[in-house]
Amino acid sequence: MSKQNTHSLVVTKSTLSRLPLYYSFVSRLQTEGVSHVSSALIAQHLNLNPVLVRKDLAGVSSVEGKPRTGFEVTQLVKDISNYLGYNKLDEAILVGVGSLGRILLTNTEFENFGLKIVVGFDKDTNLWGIQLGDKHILPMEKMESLVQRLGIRIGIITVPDDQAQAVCDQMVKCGIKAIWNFAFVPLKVPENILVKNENLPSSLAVLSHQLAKSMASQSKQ
Amino acid sequence: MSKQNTHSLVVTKSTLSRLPLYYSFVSRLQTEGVSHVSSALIAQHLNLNPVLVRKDLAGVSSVEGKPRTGFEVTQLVKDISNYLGYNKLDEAILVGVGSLGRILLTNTEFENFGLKIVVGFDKDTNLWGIQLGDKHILPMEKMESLVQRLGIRIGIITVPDDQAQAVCDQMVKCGIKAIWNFAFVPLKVPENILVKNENLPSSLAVLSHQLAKSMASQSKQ
DNA sequence: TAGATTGTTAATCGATTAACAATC
DNA sequence: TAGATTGTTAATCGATTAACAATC
Repeated sequence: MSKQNTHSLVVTKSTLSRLPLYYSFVSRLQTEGVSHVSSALIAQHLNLNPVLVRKDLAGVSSVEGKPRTGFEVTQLVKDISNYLGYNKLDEAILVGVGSLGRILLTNTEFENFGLKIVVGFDKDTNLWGIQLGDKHILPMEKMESLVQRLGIRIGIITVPDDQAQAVCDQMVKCGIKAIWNFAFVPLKVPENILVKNENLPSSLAVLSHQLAKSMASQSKQ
Repeated sequence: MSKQNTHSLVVTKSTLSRLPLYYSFVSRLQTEGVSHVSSALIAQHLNLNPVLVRKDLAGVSSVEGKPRTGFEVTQLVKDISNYLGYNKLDEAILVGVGSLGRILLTNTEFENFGLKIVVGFDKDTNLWGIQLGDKHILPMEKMESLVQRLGIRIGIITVPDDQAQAVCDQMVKCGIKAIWNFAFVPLKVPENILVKNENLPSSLAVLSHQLAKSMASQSKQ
């Protein structure tokens, strides 16, 4: 009997960001033929608290873990995959076919994580009509009709910083609902539009500051 | 009189990740010749709470903001830049000169954020000796002597997932203290080594799940 | 049975926001 | 002066961890 997931409320943003890590580890166990896994093992592998892992899994697993034996690996892989929508692909467009855009466009890896980038857009006329992998590059003017025809809701921005807002505006006008932004600028969007920023300078600031602190504390002793 | 920054404790990880955003906005104001800025304006631009901005700035600014006039732009740029170490470059090595590695290696943008990647390593013999921008590519065996000679403490991992742990181990052996990891695998490191993971699947999970939720709630009405 | 492991309730911790007095 | 804006203290919110009873 599959458990009714009544409290899906407990799956927060931070839980959500850990789920792909669980998925990756547990599906590796699956290919290795391991049948069960405990929260303690997952936690140890990902450097997390076992209680946290159990709470996270409680929110997505259709079956409870069993005392003494832990979680059934095959079921867990299915449940996480299901929860994250890894089985049904979300389609996306990408705008800005520079070096980063090319990587994202040609890397089919994302299809394992539920995202299929179907086409790239660029304002550079030289790129129009060419193919990267099996992805076509189209002029910006084609965006609206394509997005509407395919009902695409996700847009990826990989243009230079100073063009990001204009591209964002165009995406919103075309009907895009969620934007994955690789430019280092805050985007202004209407309330109902989602934005996820990928901010390397922010990551770097955290890392290098931690480093400076740890060096200081070590030289102090 | 410069304020003694006694409570630098208040600068948390999340504050740290917002500082580059403040910096980017405020230094743009500076180039535009704006002399003062209020926490409200910064907050509005970045979609944050003004109180949060004031608290963040209190932790890094050498001078208090003035009621009615706000913060002096030039001073603020200096202070944030100083706090984040954007004036003195941290040197780093990069391992894995694939498509992503190339981008990071050739993008001098990071030097504005205090990081200078000095050299790339790869196990592919065809890459040895070539230059990308002004960065040489060296064989892995040269890592230890170079890291030690230059006293480098930051390593960037851009190899395929299944090689990341081995590269990480080698970095640690060479004396690297902080690792910026672009592979989607958890790295095992000794206690005193810092790791910052750049996890696209985690970001994606958050975005696409929010999207699914928002679509569901809209169709419900 | 005994003990490993679960799920849940309560406590703690940390970050954000609200309230407000101070002041240019 | 009046009012915009600051910095700080207290309240709230959210996420993690500790404690513990339940159970295979």
